[in-house]
Amino acid sequence: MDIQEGKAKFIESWGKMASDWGINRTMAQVHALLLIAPEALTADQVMEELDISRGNANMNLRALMDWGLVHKQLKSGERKEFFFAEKDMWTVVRQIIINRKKRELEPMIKVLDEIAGVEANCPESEHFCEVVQDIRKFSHKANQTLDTLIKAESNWFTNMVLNMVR
Amino acid sequence: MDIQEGKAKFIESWGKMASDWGINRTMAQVHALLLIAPEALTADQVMEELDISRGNANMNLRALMDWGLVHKQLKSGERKEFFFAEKDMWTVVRQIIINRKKRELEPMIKVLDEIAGVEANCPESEHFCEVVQDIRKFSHKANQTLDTLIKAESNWFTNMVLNMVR
DNA sequence: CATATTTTTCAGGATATTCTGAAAACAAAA
DNA sequence: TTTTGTTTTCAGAATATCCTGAAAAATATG
Repeated sequence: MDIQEGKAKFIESWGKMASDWGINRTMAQVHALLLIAPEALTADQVMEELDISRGNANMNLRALMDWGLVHKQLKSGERKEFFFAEKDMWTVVRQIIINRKKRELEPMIKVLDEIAGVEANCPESEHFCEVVQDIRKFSHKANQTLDTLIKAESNWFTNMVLNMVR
Repeated sequence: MDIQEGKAKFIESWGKMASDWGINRTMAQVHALLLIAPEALTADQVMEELDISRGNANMNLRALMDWGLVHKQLKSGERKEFFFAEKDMWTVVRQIIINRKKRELEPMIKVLDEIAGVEANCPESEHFCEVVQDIRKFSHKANQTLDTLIKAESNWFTNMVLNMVR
């Protein structure tokens, strides 16, 4: 396998996986492209490589910066902006956890806390409250674990893995 | 808050969260409905409660059974099939991990393993191989961890959480 | 076997998401 | 200030995803 084929496969696969996880496919492909680029790229280079429009490139580069996965680099003497990806996998995963936790888990927990106020006064509502309480407790625990995980050292995950596997 | 409002909020919220995670919104709503139902429901009841078509209900009930989150119950003397959801949160999460791992993580790992064969003979390909190797190692570790997690007792997660938080 | 009931399928329609490209806004250089 | 180069915006087009409903298949009952 040569480098071109490898790059194409990686970008395609990264995009496929991301879209399975509810993340825009093109956004993930831009991310993949920047991950494997040895140097920071301009928006034009991204457009060129992935064959996408200027608007699309701009939108997804901004989204990636919102997620904290891509950063701008300003080169002196150059008008254009350059973009590069965070390459450390632990940092990448951590950023994703931070974002998804805030955008998805926490709103769900808020709703569960509200719902916990339903009075259990019939078989249906009793069962309802029971299930909601279980999920609520589980979610709170997961949320705390993720907080700890986020604050942990970059080798936390690796250490945990080694401890579990051995 | 009364039981009807609570149910509606829960179903809506569960569906919203799922769609953020790349899971069909209606599938998650059917799942939510069955989670809070004290008894197994028929396809007709699901159609009625969520105001969806027969085809849609059937499709999503089958998908939920594929995921191992919902099961059929056959009542003697009844022609219709009844459906109920697995209620233990640990089992629910485990089933989701099993499925997503197989459908998404493992194919990605397969591609990464293939790509690892690219020869590093120029700055670009060297950097490419380096990044791919990092992701590959990380993914293999994650995969092993998930295997261990899947085999673990139902209180593994809870125990881990407690250990981390305290 | 014939009939009644229930489940499954799937083509076409509805909806949601993503993308394009040109214009506007912005910013540096002349 | 004007010109030139760059980024951002966004309405409409393109695409992907999901849903419907009726017909076909499957299954039970008389």
